[in-house]
Parts: sequence; C-alpha cells; structure tokens
Amino acid sequence: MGGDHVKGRGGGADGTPESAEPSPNGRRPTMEDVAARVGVSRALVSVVFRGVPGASASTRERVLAAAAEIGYRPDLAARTLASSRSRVLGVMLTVHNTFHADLVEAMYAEAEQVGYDLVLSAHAPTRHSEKAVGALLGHRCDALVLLGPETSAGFLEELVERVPVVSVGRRFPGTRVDIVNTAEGRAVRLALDHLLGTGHRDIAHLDGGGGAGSVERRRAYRDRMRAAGLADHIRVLPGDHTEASGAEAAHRLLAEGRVPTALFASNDRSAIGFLDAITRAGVRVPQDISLIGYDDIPLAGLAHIQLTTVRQDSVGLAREAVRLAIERLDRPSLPPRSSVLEPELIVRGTTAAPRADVDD
Amino acid sequence: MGGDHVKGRGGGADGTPESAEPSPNGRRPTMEDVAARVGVSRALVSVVFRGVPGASASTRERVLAAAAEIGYRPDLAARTLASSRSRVLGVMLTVHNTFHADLVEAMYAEAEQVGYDLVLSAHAPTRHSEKAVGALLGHRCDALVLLGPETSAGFLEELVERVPVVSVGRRFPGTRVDIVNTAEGRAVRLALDHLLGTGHRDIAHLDGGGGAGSVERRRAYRDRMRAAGLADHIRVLPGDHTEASGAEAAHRLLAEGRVPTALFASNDRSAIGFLDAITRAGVRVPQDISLIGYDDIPLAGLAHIQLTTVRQDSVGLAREAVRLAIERLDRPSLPPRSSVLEPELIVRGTTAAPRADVDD
DNA sequence: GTGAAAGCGCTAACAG
DNA sequence: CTGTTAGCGCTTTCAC
Repeated sequence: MGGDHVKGRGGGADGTPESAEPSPNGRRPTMEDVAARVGVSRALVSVVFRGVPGASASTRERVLAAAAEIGYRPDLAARTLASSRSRVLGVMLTVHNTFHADLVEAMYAEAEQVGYDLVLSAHAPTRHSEKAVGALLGHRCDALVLLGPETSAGFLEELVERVPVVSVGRRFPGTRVDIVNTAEGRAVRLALDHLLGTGHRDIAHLDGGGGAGSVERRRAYRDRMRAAGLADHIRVLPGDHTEASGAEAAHRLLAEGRVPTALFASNDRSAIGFLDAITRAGVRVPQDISLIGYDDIPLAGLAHIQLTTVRQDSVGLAREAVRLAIERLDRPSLPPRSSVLEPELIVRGTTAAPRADVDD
Repeated sequence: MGGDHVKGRGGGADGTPESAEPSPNGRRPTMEDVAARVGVSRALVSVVFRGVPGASASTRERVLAAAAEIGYRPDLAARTLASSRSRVLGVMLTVHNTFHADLVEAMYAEAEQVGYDLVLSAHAPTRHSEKAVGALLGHRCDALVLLGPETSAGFLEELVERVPVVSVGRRFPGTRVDIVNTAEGRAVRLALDHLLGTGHRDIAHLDGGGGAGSVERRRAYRDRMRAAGLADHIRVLPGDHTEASGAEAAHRLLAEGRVPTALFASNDRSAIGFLDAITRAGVRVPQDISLIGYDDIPLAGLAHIQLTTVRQDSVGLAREAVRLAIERLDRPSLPPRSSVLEPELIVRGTTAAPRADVDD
C-alpha cells in the first residue's frame, strides 16, 4: 500500500500545490478525497453513497470506482451525527445461545436488504442486559432488537420511551415493546398431539425455568394434557434450558424409578442433555422413551442426534423483527404490535409409539 | 417525536433563565443539557465524562448526578468524530462457535478495564469475513480483533495497513498482524503424552481441516508420534471442527473395522460428535477407545460428557488480545508481536488405559 | 477551575 | 446536476 494520497483541496483550482500536503500514511480517506479525485463536489459523492437520485449513472460509476481505488468507505460516526438516523439496528443476544446465532445470521441478511447494518452486543453472566443495552444506545442505534431478553418489564418500559424496541421470544404485555414470537400454544399442541397420536399418555414436561417462552410452554402443556383427560399424568420437571438441567432431570427420573413414556422438553438444549444422559444409563430412545424438543437448533438435526422437535422459524422471526423495527421508526406512534409465527413439527428419530408392555 | 428544543445558549452567563428550557421528552439529552442543569460549561461536563483531571470532586459529582437524572449518556458517534479515537474495539467472531463466545465474554471484561467498548460483527456462511470486517471499519473501531479468521493473508495484509489487527488462534507470518494463540505444539504433546503414558500406541488424529490451529495440531501430532517411534500408527482422519465431521469419522472407522485405541481430536466439537456416534454404536468410551479433545468448551465439562481435553486459556487469550490491540494503538510502529499462552490438560472421563487384549 | 472557538466527516436544504 | 451553507454532539486547544 503505502499510499501518499493528497488530501483535501488537492489539485484545487488555485493551482498552488503548496497548499496541498501529502497525507501521512494511515489517514482515512474522506468524501472530499473521492470528490477531488473524480473532480466533482463532495455533495455529489454523498448523493451517490446514499443511493438517492441526483447523480447520473456515469457519475455514479466514476465515484464508486474512485472510492474503491483509494479504499474509501463512508464514516458511520459522521453519517450518524449528521443525519438523524444511523441506519444501524442494535441486537442484544446471549452469545452462548446457538438459536440466537441462527436468528442473528438471518437478521443480517434481512437488515441488509433494507439498507441497515447490525451491531451486536452480548448479554452474559458477567455482563448484565442493562449494560449490553447501554452500549447499543451509545452507538446510537435507530432501534433495538432484544433476543429473549431477561430484563424487567420496568426497565423495558423506560427503554422504549427512548428508542424503538422489538423483543423476540418474550412478551411484555402492557409496554410499548413490539413483539415477535412463535405461536407457543400451537407449537406445544403440535408436539403433544404427535405424542398422543402415537399412543403416549404418560407424558412429562421438562421445564425451561426463566427462559424465553417457558411460561407459555408450561401452561400449554398443562392445558393440552387436561383437555386430553390426562390431568393425572401432568408432571413438570424443573429445568432451565441448559444441557446440564436436562441431564439432571434424566438422573432424577432414573433415581425415582418413574420414567414416563415420553418427555416434552422446553428447548433443544435441555432435550439433548436429557437424551445423552438417559442413553448412557441404558435407556433406549425412542424404544423406551420418546423425546421431543423445541427450537430446532443446528445440533438437533445431526445424524447421531436426530431429535424430533418443534421448529421455530428463525428466518421468519428475524424478518419480522427487522420489519417491525423499521416500521416503528417510520411511524413511532403506531400501537404496539406483535407478530406471531407458525411453528413446525420436525419428526426425526427420538419419537415412536410407547412400548406395548407399558401399563398406564 | 416533535422535539422543539432550543439549542446553543441555554443557561448562559447572562442570567436570563428564559433562555433555558426543559428538554421535551423524546429528544436525546446532550452535554449542553447537563451543563445547563448544573450551571457549568459544556467543556467541563466533557472533562468529567472523559475522566481527565480538570474538575473538582464536587463538580464531578454534581455533573454525574445531573446526567443520571436526565438520562444523559455520551454520544459515541459524536465522540468518535471529534476525537481521533473511538475507544471501541471491533471483534469479528463466528456466532455459532461457543469457544468464541467464551472469548468474547472475557474480552468484554478486559476491554472495560481499559475503558474500551466492544462491537461485535459476525462472520457466517451468508456473510463473508470481508463484509463483517467492513462493518467494523465503518464503525471506526480503533483496532480489530479477529477470532480464528479464515481470511486470506493478502486481505489481512491490506487491512493491517489501515487499522491495527490482532488475530486470535491463527497465525499470519509475514504480515504485520499481531497474534495471540495457544502453544499448539505443547498442547498436542500434553494430549499425546497423556495417552502414551497410559499405554496407548494406536492413536489416530481427527483433523480440523481449515479451522484455526488445525495445521499446527496435525503437524505436532505427526511429530510426536514419530518421536515416540510410532510413525506406523500415524493416521489422520479428515474433519473440519464440526460435530458432524466427528460423527462421520466414527462411522467411517466402524465401517472400516479399524478402530484405534485412542483418538486425539482437533477440537471439542468434533470430539463430541465422535463421542456421541461411537457410543451409540456400542463402543464404550474410555474402555474401548480413549478420546481427547481440544478447547475445553462449556459442553465438554458437562456431567454426561466429561470429555478429557486440552484447555485453551480463553481468559488469557482475551486479555492478551485486548492488550496487544491497545498497545499497538499507542505505538503503531512496534514490530508485529505474538503472545503465546500455555495450554492445560484437563483429564476427565474419556481417557483411560487401553484394553489389555489389544494387540499392537 | 472555566469558557470560547474551531473543527471531526458527513447530511440536508437550497440556490444556482 | 453542482456548489454553498449550516449544523449533528462532542473533543481539544487555548485564553481567562
């Protein structure tokens, strides 16, 4: 590289070269540099980069070419400061969550289409949501998308006064937060009907604790069991959406000697933990026990896992999250909306009819 | 939002209170607002928020209090634009990689201590590293930390001319990129010596393909085997650091009927995939085959997995990455440095002495 | 300690 | 299509 590009008024009309000075290597090229190189005004370059009408196709091309040559790229900080919008969406995620990874990946694609960029901020054990959100705010994101936020409704209520907020996977009734999530009730019914349809009656639920969607899934499980006349078989095992809690549940079940014929887990991670632990203990899946998860994370489809699960439409959730955020920017006074997506049952290898010898 | 705030001269020395006015809800408070509220100049507020000397303790307190009351937080875009440094580190990661998650978590803590913020940008199948890096550049990050980048050396060579770059886990000899990684050679020796020490001779290696560190691990495996006089037993199974490739390797081994007494995997993910597949096929670990991974991701320590592995010091790697980046900012002309961290063998349940009946 | 003034690189509104 | 003129909210001299 080692560019010794001339900045600013280089090649100015006055023709006094001494007024221009060589840019020290390391200076970031500006719009001015591009303009000078093409021989147009800075404003025109701005027009080109914003993609608004006002520049001829040929000018546009020359500007873009010159920019590429000197390695120019618009400065987001300056753009943000000058315009009221940063064209950046802030996303808070849990960096260890692979379902969030799926969502983020899809959101990148979605945001790009509407000319938006994403900045990610992680929520972690050592980093509270409040701090993660604060960072996003500092970056002047136009809107925030929170993935399964475990924040208080009060915090969100204040937050949403300052910036549009979309929550994915968790509802905040009574606040102005926009919501996108999966139809939890239908999802649970899909799972349980599949189990019931193959003859299961002794179906337990592995709970998700404080995780996103847990409350709805737990309630829907209870409702469906009651509706099927199986109120006596309702059994909710404590869990928290981690593999460890799934494994723990397996051990507890084994220790108690009361293994149900089927288990509906609140998410895939805990289902996989359960699967691994129970398999190692010699219990066969699905022959001895059927297992069904929730989310359809990448791991679930692996050849050696083949977990039957309820898929959440990550691409759809991502699309809706971006759409709601952008819409809210255009019309801040819209009433809070929620976008509910359809789940899909993915039948793989961990579910089958119960053993014939099971007395019920 | 309808803010009709009057900017500029609020609360001036002329003592006309009517020139100050309450900030309407919806407008983001500025330094000016804080200054007006406390009755000081904007510059002083700036001094307080930058944490530089120049304000008395009492003033400092009053400013901070006023800022908290009106919900002010410094605008990063403005700060970035005005100063040469943004105090933001850009981090590129693979959002599906849980080891990256560990690193990011540790980096947040580390960066905070030196007054830096992190912005994350994901590399994904649908989003090339080049694009992820571009976004970071647009945000005017002071320096970039790339986690296991799979970019070409040429791209990095150009990149590092524009901004300090630290690569974690992958070396780029001949470029000015700073490196932090684990002592791969020692790590592999740790793993193999453990296996050799318990009597294994037929030790295969599950390769990591193009993944970070794979080349070094593969070579170190070969070297160590040769040094132990086991050149005949050198066997490298194709893999790519995913669970699926581990499972595939297991199936292939089984099909060929040539199962070694021990397997050293290039990372934990592939080791876990292998573990799951081979266990399901009825092969017992560690009785029939010992297995050792690399990284020590969160999953490895779970009760039902208990994978013996070589731990990479994620906290140390994170610390060094941040340190190198900051140092480079202060002294751009420093020669490229590399920081190599010590690995640690974590012996869990997947390794044991080989079966006595194995003829070798 | 404090205040005034000049930008940072861009957008936006308008007159040519 | 083009150039001009103001800022955006902050940092950074530099005088007081």
